[in-house]
Amino acid sequence: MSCQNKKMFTQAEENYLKAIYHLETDSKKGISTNAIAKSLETKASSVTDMVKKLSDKKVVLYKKYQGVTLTELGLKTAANIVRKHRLWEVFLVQKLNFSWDEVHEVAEQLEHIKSAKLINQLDVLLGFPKYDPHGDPIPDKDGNLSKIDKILLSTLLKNESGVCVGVDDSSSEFLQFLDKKGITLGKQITVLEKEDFDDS
Amino acid sequence: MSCQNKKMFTQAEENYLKAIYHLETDSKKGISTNAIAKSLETKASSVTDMVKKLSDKKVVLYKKYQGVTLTELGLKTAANIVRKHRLWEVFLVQKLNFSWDEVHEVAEQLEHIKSAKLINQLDVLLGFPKYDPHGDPIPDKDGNLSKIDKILLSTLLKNESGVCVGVDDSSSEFLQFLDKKGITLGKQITVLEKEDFDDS
DNA sequence: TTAAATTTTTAGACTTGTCTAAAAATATTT
DNA sequence: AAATATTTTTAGACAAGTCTAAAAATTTAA
Repeated sequence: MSCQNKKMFTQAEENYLKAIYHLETDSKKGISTNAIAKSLETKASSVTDMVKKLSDKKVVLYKKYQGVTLTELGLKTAANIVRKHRLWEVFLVQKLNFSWDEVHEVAEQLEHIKSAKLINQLDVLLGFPKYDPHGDPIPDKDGNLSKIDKILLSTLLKNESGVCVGVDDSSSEFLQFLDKKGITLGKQITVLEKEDFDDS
Repeated sequence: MSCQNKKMFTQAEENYLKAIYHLETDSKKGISTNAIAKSLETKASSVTDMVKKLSDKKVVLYKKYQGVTLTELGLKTAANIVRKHRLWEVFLVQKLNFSWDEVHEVAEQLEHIKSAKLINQLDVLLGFPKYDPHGDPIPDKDGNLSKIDKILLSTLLKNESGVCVGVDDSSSEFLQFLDKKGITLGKQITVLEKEDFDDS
């Protein structure tokens, strides 16, 4: 009824696609079985099995011992999962009072919910956000990322200011530290004085 | 990390608990294998297998050939799933512009998301609703249902008025009919004139 | 109260996704 | 370039959840 044309993937398949997607964006080379296994905390043999399935479904290119690359279809599919993950993160922070360090685990579940209308309307409700609470860009429906460049807060000089779109270090401690300082997303920040030990 | 004490259930287990819960509320006797199979569109043999697992987990009482009943724990667990289902339905209608007849399929997925904070905050966001978009009561955190009685719109006399809390017939056609008439939940309704053929 | 019909359970098989252990391929070192 | 180390794949096993087909229990009917 709801899925004649659009291919459906299991949660496991979606998790593999997402992992490969993330590995591809910061490597650009073919992704190794081991790299995927490490990022998913699974065994290399499991990755080999799954990668064959994904290859059958035309979302990755795979040659034995050669690693994998996402196909055009795989890239769009993965970007869509990331889109959902990040939109849900924004929702949790903006609408449900979650803090930056609490959203990931729940978004990992919510990203697998299947409903185009759900995610489109969520986008509307949230005002079409371009970044998630960690400052990572939210892919649009076609998988394209906003290209506005981010700069590091620590590179800002004293009394310079900018808009906070995200953070690199997403450890709980750091996020809570920022919270205490009142630094939230989209907020205009002015550097008053630098803390010595780490240029913060 | 997030689950030391609280027992966790698979989606399949949750679906069985929910089915048994619904069957119990309109039968009150021990629920038969076949009844569960019918309501879940599965085979009786599958039900037998699962019911044994649920019995091991202390959420149902089960004696061979005797049917099942929810235990206290099972009842609470099931009510909690129903609570989540119905809160999500309210969310979809109130915040994401879904119509009454579109929410069920998506809520079936969302009800399995695991996060106490998520559901508590959702409750806050929605203003602690007592009924879902179909007028079914939303169990509270302990599984108790609101006892305010509902009356049928067709029993209201001309020019009497009341608050619409739900509908009995949840077929798409009927829901869309009500939509066209501008009848929505929580809305004050006054009966202006009765349509003859069905007292609507 | 036997016989027939129905319901429920068992037994065995299949799928998905995982694992371990061992074999095969690739990469690194000397 | 041969030996060693690493990575990847294969082979076989397991758990969850489902199915079919057949056996056992219960219910209904005559």
